[in-house]
Amino acid sequence: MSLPAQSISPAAVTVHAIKAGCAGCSMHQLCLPMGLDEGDMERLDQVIGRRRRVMRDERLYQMGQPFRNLYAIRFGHFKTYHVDAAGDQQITGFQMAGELMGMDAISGERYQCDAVALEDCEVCEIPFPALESLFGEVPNLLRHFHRIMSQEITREQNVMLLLGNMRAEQRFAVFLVNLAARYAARGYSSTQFQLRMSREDIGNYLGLTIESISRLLARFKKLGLLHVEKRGITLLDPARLKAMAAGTTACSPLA
Amino acid sequence: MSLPAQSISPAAVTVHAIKAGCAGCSMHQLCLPMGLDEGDMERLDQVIGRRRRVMRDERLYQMGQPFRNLYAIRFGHFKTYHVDAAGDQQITGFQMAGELMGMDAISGERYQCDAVALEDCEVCEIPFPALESLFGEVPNLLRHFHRIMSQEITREQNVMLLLGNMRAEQRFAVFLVNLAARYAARGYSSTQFQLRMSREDIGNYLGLTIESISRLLARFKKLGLLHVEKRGITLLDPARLKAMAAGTTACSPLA
DNA sequence: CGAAGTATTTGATGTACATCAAAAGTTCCG
DNA sequence: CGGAACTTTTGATGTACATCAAATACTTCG
Repeated sequence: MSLPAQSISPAAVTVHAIKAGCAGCSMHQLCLPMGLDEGDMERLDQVIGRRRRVMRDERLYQMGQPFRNLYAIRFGHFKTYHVDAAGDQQITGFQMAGELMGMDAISGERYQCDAVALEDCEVCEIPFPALESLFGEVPNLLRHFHRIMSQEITREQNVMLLLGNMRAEQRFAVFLVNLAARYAARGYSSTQFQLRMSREDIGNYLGLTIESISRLLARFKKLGLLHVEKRGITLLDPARLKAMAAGTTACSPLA
Repeated sequence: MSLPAQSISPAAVTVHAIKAGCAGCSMHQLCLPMGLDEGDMERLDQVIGRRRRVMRDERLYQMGQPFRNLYAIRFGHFKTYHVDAAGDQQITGFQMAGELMGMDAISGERYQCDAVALEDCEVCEIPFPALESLFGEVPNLLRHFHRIMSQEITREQNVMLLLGNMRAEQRFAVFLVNLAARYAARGYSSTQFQLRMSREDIGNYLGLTIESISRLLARFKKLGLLHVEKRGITLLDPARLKAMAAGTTACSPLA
């Protein structure tokens, strides 16, 4: 059975592309082009719009705005969140390089959530109508696009699992293991990384309070699972963390 | 701002098709064909596979099975659920006539959850490769398919909102208002309907226990919001229920 | 640098909902 | 029909996590 880490985790495909690729190369190396040949690649390039820088805390798009583009992240991290009628937000995901944002806007032709940069970022605009017109000509591109959307559905189902069934400790373990896997897939260390989001954002995403996150970090530290230095995380016992994420281990009794 | 009810709710498009259509007509009237002309319709028909009856409690597909078909529900209700490593399930949705199941299986080429009939149902198998091959020829079909997938992403985001942010009372109100809206869209009463799923299933879906659901029903009854008769529900004050679902009303203080 | 603002930690207390338990109501089938 | 097996309700108790509160970092920038 797959670990929650893997299932919540992102586009394996994206990931392949990145692994195979380089850091500074043009956008088409990232999200969409799995298995395209040279010619197709070129056509995709012509469709992909301008690059755009997004500063920390800047909003890439906002709920209700008319949908024109998908956005592929070139570098940097984003968060996306919904705001409900009562005004409180729920973060629906954290996105990193190579991932695609805005797919929830296709159906209503308006963005359904806000996307905010957690640090200075660069994205590629992908005008959706142009992309659509390419689908007829490049079946591989279409197939890959469907995989990405499907994967997003699966990711969200796994978050539902997390929010509906898991206790705080397991949620947080899943979160960390998932991050680790995504960094590993990108060629970064899976045991040492910086949290790009605040404790508050983590809490919001996991359906917990900032205080709970803080206490969980303290607990995990005491259990020898990790080392924390501000937003820097070092995973000291990934195996045990994975076991916690999988729900294999019972909840640590106070410890 | 849209009510949670609307946002969690299903394919508006599906719904249009159903509204415009009839009950006993062939599958192509249901999920996919929004805005197709006669000729396209015929082509779609040739792609759509056999009908299949699914008895109550029977599994339509199971996690891990190789993905071959999407399924469009002709009549009856389904539930879909994930099972995690520890063995407990999380219901990810309840599906009804006109809705499409299996989109989460596209990316991994295996079904990511189980689909079980809540009553005797009939579905249409839609072999995905055949559907894919049609996309190139019928752009409207493709566009509509993207809308449906996108809508599923949005629906799930709204469940995340529900599980992450809302208290029990609001969750349950959202659940009822959402059901009401979906029945209304299908031409059924939005104030009187049968719950097709057990209290336990509702609880599981909403991240609550069966006891909590039972108490919520009792509470809502006492508040004059609804009438319950076994699984039959009559909404007596839809407006107030919607307000609760939207989070406009504060939590009822014991009452 | 140093003050003001923000993010994080830590502790004390509260509560919404879970869990446990048992009764009452339904459905299933021989 | 009638008893077994579920399902649902209702009540008593427990607990994981929220909330409140205040101290301690860390960051920002005049």
